[in-house]
Amino acid sequence: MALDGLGDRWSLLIVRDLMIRAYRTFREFEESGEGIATNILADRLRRLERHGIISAEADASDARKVNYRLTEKGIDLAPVLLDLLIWSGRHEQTGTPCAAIEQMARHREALLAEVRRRWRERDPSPLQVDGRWVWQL
Amino acid sequence: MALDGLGDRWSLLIVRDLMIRAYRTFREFEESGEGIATNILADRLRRLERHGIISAEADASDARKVNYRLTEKGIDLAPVLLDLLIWSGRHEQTGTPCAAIEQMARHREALLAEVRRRWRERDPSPLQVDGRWVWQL
DNA sequence: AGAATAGCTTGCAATTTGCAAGTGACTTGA
DNA sequence: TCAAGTCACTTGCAAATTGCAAGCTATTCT
Repeated sequence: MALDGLGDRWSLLIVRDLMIRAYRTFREFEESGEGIATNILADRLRRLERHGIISAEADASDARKVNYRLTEKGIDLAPVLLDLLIWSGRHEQTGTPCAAIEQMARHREALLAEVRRRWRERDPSPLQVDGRWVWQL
Repeated sequence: MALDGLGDRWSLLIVRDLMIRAYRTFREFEESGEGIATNILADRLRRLERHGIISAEADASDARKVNYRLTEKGIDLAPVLLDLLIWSGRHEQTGTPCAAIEQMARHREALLAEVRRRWRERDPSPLQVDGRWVWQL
C-alpha cells in the first residue's frame, strides 16, 4: 500500500477540502481553520502535486492566484474520504446528528456520483447533505 | 474530521496489518518489512490504544506476549482501508494484476463481510483474494 | 503611485524521528 | 536449575521535520 504523498494528516485535509469544500487557492487552505502553517502548506501542496494527486495552474483572471485541483487520481480518493467522514462521524464526537451520518452511509453511491460530477463540472459550491455542510461531520 | 490517532502512515499500516494480515504481536509488526523503528511502533500502538482503535491484552499462554486487536471502532475502519487498497492498487505501481484489484472493487461488500467475520471469530489466517495475499496489492 | 493581496520563502527554536544499544520479565532446552 | 534465548519495550542521541513569525516578490486595486 503505497501511501507516500498521502498518509499525513495535512495532506488528507487538503484533499478533503478540495473535494468537499471546493477550495482552490492557497489562501483558502491557510484560513480553513485547521491551523496549518504556510511553509507546511506549501510543502504539502508540492508533495501532492509531485505524486500526481493534485495539479496547479495559474488563474486566468488574476495572475497572483494559483488554482489547485484534484487530478483523476486525486478524485479517485473520493470513496476513501467519504468512508473516513462516515467513520469519523460515527466514532469521534463531532457533534453531528447520527441521522445525517447514516444518510451519507445509505446514499454512498449517489454521494460519490455527486462528488465526481462536481469535480468534472468544476462546480464551485461546497457539498451538502441533508442541508448541511459535509465537512462539519 | 477527527483524524488524531490515525492520520499517520505508521498507524494506518498497523491497522492494515491487524485487519488483513492478522498480525497480533509487537514482533510481527516490527518484522513486517515496512521498517518501523521499535520506539515509534511502541508509541503508535499506545496512541491507537488511547484513541480506542486497538486494545492490548496479555497472552494467556505466554506472559511475555501482548496481543493487539482491533476494537469495534477499529474494525469499522475496514471500508476505509479497503478503498485505500483499491486506490493504491490502481494508481501506484504495486506490480499487481489489475484483475485482482478490480475483483476486490466488484466484491467490496462480500470482502467487507469477510473481514468483519474474521475479526469476530478471531480467525488468525491472512485475508486472501483470488488466491493471493491482499497486502501485496 | 501607494496600499493591499496572493503565494510563497526564510530563519530559528522546539518537537519528532531514526538508529543502535540496553533492560527486565518471562520461557525454553540441556 | 541455570544459561540462553525471546518478547516487548525503553533510553540516549544525532538528524530531520515542524511551528511560528517575519519577510519577500509579483500582481491588482484605488
